Amino acid sequence: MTAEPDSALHADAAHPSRREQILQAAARLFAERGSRSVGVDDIGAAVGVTGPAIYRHFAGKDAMLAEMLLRISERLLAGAEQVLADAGDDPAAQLAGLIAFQVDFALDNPALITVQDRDLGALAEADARQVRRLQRRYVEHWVGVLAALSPGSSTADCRARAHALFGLINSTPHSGGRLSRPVMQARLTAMALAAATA
Amino acid sequence: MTAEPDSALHADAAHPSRREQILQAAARLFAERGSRSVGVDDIGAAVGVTGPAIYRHFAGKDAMLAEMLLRISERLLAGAEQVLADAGDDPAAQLAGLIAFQVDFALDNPALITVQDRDLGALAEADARQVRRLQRRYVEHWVGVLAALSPGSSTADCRARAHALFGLINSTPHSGGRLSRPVMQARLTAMALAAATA
DNA sequence: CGCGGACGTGAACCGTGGTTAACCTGACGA
DNA sequence: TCGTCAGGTTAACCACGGTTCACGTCCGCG
Repeated sequence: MTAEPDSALHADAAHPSRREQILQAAARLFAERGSRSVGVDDIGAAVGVTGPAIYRHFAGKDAMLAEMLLRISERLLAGAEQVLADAGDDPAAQLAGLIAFQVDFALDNPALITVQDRDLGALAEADARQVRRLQRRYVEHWVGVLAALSPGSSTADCRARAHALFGLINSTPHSGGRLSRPVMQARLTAMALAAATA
Repeated sequence: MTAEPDSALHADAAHPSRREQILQAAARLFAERGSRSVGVDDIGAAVGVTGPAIYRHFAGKDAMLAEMLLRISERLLAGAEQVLADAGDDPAAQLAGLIAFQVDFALDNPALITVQDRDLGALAEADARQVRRLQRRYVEHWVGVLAALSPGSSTADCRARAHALFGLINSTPHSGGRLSRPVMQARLTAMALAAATA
């Protein structure tokens, strides 16, 4: 409580605004129990306020979930496009970049990974459609790279392979985390690379 | 209504009792929307009865979920032990057997796979503990085989690798299923083998 | 026959939880 | 100093959904 939240515009990592605190706490709780099992009172308590205080910052519980999932999808898509731009025209380098990016994201944000693929169905249809559109674009970037690396494969085949790689990399939240981060990072990267070129 | 997928719950596939019909319909609905989002009325409607009729067959909604998850865990564990017994003492053959078994199960029962790792948290603590015990024994069989194949690896490392392989193989429900079953089977098997020996 | 048990139904009960309402406070800026 | 506004609080409202109840029906079996 010592530091002033002063301007609430920036997402300062050291002193996040109350709104950001709520989103982060909600993400953690949603990941642990599922969005339907978490009450607004729980979310409020996690940041030291009562339940209804949430409504000063969000239109409702579903709006929180929608913003959460939209942000995740946007960050992933933007990250992938940045990676592809940086990697030049070499498909092998692009694949390595995408894998490294996804591994980093999954290790840094296990809760978001969990929520993203568990609670998409809890969104209103309009929001769900928009999230799926972003996810689809993200997947298609992977599909393009995989197709460039294996000209004989169909698009559907590449898509299945991409989903399998996501499953592999996103297994992090289930792995208990008894391994140090660099070791885990190396393991997942190696396995994903081996699986991708199988 | 013949030859339904996710038949692992059936005691009698030809003429499933009403009780089995309910379990199967519930599994499908739980996988689609999450157990908290599907009502007893929905489950009843899926088998042509009203909601309260469920209570002639189950103590309640949570009892249905508990039985569902217990059966899945038991079936997986029994299958793994059968595979290991059949494969003899060759770790490579054992790994191939485990992978083939998990791939088959995931392709045959996508709904059960989804429910198992999404709705475990919705169980009462006593039931959850029992399911986790079974799951742990299943995982440990994989860990043992992986450890035998790579003597330099720690147990924690082998466990992380096992979870990554599960994530890869269990990606099936997310892959839309636009690929024929034998093609998908071959793809997942090849990727899992490559990732396991990375 | 007629009785009992298996199986269903519609109506009612009621706890849970999202949302709203009414009110309070402390920090400014004019 | 006062008005305003951001941000909280408690109490109340209300819909939803799991569960129970009282009752009906269809059989198989003595």
